Amino acid sequence: MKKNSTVANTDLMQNITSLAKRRGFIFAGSDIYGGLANSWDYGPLGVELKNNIKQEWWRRFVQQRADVVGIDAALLMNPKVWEASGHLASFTDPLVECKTCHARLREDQLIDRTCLNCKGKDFTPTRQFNMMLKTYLGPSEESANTVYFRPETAQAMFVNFKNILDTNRPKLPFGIAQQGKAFRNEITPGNFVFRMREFEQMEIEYFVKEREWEKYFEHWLGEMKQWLKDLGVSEKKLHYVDIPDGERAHYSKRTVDIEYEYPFGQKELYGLAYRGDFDLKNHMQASGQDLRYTDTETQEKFLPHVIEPTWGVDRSVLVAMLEAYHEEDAPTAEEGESAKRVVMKFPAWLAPVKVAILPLSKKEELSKVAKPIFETLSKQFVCEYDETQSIGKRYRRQDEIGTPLCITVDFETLQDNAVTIRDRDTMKQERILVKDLAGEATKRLHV
RNA sequence: GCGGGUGUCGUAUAACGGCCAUUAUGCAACCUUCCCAAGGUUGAGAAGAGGGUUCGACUCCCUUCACCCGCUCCA
Repeated sequence: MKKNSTVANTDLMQNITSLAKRRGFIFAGSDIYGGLANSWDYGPLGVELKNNIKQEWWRRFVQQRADVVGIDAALLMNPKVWEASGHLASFTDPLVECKTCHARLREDQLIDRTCLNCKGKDFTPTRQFNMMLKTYLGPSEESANTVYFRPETAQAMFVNFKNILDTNRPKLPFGIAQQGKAFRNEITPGNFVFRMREFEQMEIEYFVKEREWEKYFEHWLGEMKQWLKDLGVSEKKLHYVDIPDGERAHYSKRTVDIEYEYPFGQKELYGLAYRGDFDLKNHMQASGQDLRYTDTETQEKFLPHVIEPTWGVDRSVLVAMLEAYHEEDAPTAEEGESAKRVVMKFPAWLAPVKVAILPLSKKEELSKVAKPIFETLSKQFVCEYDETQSIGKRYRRQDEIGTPLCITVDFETLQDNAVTIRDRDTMKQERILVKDLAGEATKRLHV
């Protein structure tokens, strides 16, 4: 089900891309050399935002859970992994293009060599599209081994399953989690950071007894919903799409796509799949290793089944930015005038900068007080110190990058040891004592 | 990869085969005890890249790169 993009939606996407560049969230990759297709670099604010997402995820799903452990595996894996997982076969599609309507079609799905789209019969020669990024391990190409960059992080969890069993003594149900880069030669990349050839994932392989899979499927669906809520994503733009029989991978009894209404259409954001014992079975067979789990009570040996929740990091950043973006009418210093205020209303935990310290002027008397405030608070929060231009301009600057709190040091501070603390969303100001600042900020930022 | 469109200071834009390439905003510095993009002065900053046509190219042509819109992609 595709939604039509409205003009406003197109504008929103442009605004986000432009703001990302202007304020240092995301830049075009290799910019000064004219770029490199579909590569994007995270700037100073973008990396904070992205790290906040990754850190919160890690805290929540690994550190705060007794039943999940983390790993960080190599990007390059033995090619046998990809043979066993099916990626080498299924990521290589024989494609042809219809010369009449330019539709791209899987050659093996053509009936009587007729275009499914326009009934044309004239096709370009068959081309093999391997989605996996190939490289060579060894000093010279000729003699070296061909290896592939991982197209997903998931296989590393299966490949390390035995190691985890042997070293961590886990009991079912338990999960292995990983965050990291993955690489795919996408046919149709694009839409900013939505689909890139190099991207970052957060995945959990959660191992359960077969008969319990539905229970834990629901559990992870609930966890993912809660996560999205905490990311600030509005429920009404989310769609939980149950993939029907026939469209699911053959080994999966249930798959839910979590889709989001992007400005360019409703498309996938996260995924949740029940993978059965497909992966472990394949790796057991291919490697010849015994990957079975031994039940602690019955001593029965069996392959656990897998629930796989998976999150896209870059898509999380994109969605967080889309949801946070607000334009408001705001009063200006001019009587009766109003101007557009751009505010990124990130949830406080997500904001790249938490507190801005703004001395009212550059006068040394003020910086003597303001600098120590910055030094104290920045031990706890990401802070910014800004003393250029008028105070109103600086508020707007902080609004545009989503800083929840601004602290203004003025000349009264020298007398009363108090400062103004200003809230991003309400623009309300309150005067509080300098010594209470750390506590007040902690309270307001819910950290 | 294919088809269509686009490419000018950080961002958004204007005009032009020939003056030092507009304008706004942002940015920097200074002045102003300045609390919601205030005012003043000053300053830095651009034709994606390469080639061709021409006395002269940002402008016309070619190549290339990138982005946007479409084509079974699921993070």
